[in-house]
Amino acid sequence: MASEKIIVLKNPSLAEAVVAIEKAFAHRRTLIVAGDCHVHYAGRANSTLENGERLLIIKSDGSLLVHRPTGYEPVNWQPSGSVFYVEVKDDMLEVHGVRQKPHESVKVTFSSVLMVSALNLSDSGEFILHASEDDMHRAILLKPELFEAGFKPISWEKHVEPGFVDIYGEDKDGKMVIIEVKRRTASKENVLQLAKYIEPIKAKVNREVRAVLVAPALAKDVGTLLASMGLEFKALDPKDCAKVLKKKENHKLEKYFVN
Amino acid sequence: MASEKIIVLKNPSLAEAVVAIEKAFAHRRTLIVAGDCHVHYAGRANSTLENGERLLIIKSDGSLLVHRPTGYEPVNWQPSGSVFYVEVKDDMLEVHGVRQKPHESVKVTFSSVLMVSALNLSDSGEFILHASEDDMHRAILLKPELFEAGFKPISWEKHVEPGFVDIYGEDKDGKMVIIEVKRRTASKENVLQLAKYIEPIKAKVNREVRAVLVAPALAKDVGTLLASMGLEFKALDPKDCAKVLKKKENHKLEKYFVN
DNA sequence: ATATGCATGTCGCAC
DNA sequence: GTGCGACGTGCATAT
Repeated sequence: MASEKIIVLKNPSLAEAVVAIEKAFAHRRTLIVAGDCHVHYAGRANSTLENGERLLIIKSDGSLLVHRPTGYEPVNWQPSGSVFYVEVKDDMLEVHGVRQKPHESVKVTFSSVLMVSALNLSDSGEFILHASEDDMHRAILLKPELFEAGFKPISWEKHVEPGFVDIYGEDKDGKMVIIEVKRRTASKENVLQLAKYIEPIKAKVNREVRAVLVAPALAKDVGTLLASMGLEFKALDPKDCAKVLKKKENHKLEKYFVN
Repeated sequence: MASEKIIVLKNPSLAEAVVAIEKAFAHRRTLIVAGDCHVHYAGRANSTLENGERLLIIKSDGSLLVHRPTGYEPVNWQPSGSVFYVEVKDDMLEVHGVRQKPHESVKVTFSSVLMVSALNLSDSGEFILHASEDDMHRAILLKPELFEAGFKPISWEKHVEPGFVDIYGEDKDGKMVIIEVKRRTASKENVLQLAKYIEPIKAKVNREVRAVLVAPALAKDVGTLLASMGLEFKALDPKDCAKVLKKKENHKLEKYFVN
């Protein structure tokens, strides 16, 4: 029945499978197909995957995943918003998924099907993630001593050519401070990025500017590069920032600063 | 039986589910559990996901995925190499996944299980992807006129502080050319990346250097930035590069160039 | 709609 | 092991 919460077919014929898949599409079920298949993808790039046993998952929002029996990442996929159809052709079960913008298509061709499952999943649970780079920004703005005693934030996410400065403010001596925040070990790339940003600022503002990279750590050989460019580093762990935010329940920044 | 290719339980009790899951772990099956659950993650960041119906997938290489009924991406996950165990606690079925380096853990707590499936998947099919940035490199090296008439590639992936140059060579006038290749519309970042690479080269080599960004297109306002830094742009589509490579079956670069 | 930058990014490859 | 850059990156946000 279409209203069932779960439909599972074990070792169905291709004809049986195609009916179950069409029903899953019609009733917007979460579809799982396991079986021997090959896959073709054409779009921004092209790919082929020779025969083997995989999972095909198609969700009701139009996302598609092909998972091999190993690996975190899908070998082929289609983001949500794709449209699908299924057909039997030359004794094979073909599942087609197409999306526009960019135009891309995935075709999964099953020679045999181990299992078809159509699930009616209901999920409205809230997802909350802590310790992002944004959390680090907020923590520094709310508790500037996390960065440095006497630091006074002035603004954040400020647009300056050629990009954005994460946070800027003044230190205890009134010196201008530009802060670039990274939630992971900072790399050479990050140092160069910061260097690029401060050059135009130094040129524009006619006073001393401190540029500080804030991150949990510095990549191995980056310290000397950083120093040679006149930049500073301040160690700060995203987890410690998350703790600060937990204490202060409401952390709407608009209340504290004018951007 | 443990040797079965597929085991599927529909609406199992938690006790039945836990037995099936343990068997799946023991026999290195691809495991799918559908049911009402909440999820906690702690590691580089932290997250909580309140109750709802999802798919839990655990592969035999130790990767874990929690998929909501919408979205291409898993809401929680663990890359391959994690280790798992399952237990019933307080009338809930808990699946724990832990990895080291970095230390991270995911706990999926089911209050009810809709389906448990353990699949013995066999997959050795080859996966081939065309039209990568690497394909573009190879195409230019094999058919330099794709870049420019008279271009003579000399080397590629050459290490120069502070990074790598994709391709370098000489143009028809013997002028040195540095090429940075991108498979997508080139952004401001890409321009800055190229700029930072050529600066030290210009300083070192005591002759004129052309720096060219090769990509299918340039982002809107990047053209002026590019020009102001004395860089060039050459439009090239990764798909056209892929075509060149298909014509020449064997494209081992070692035969043509010394790196 | 396009551009820009973050991500629990993951992954592969070179050192 | 660490660093570094690509990825069919996806994704949200700001313009």
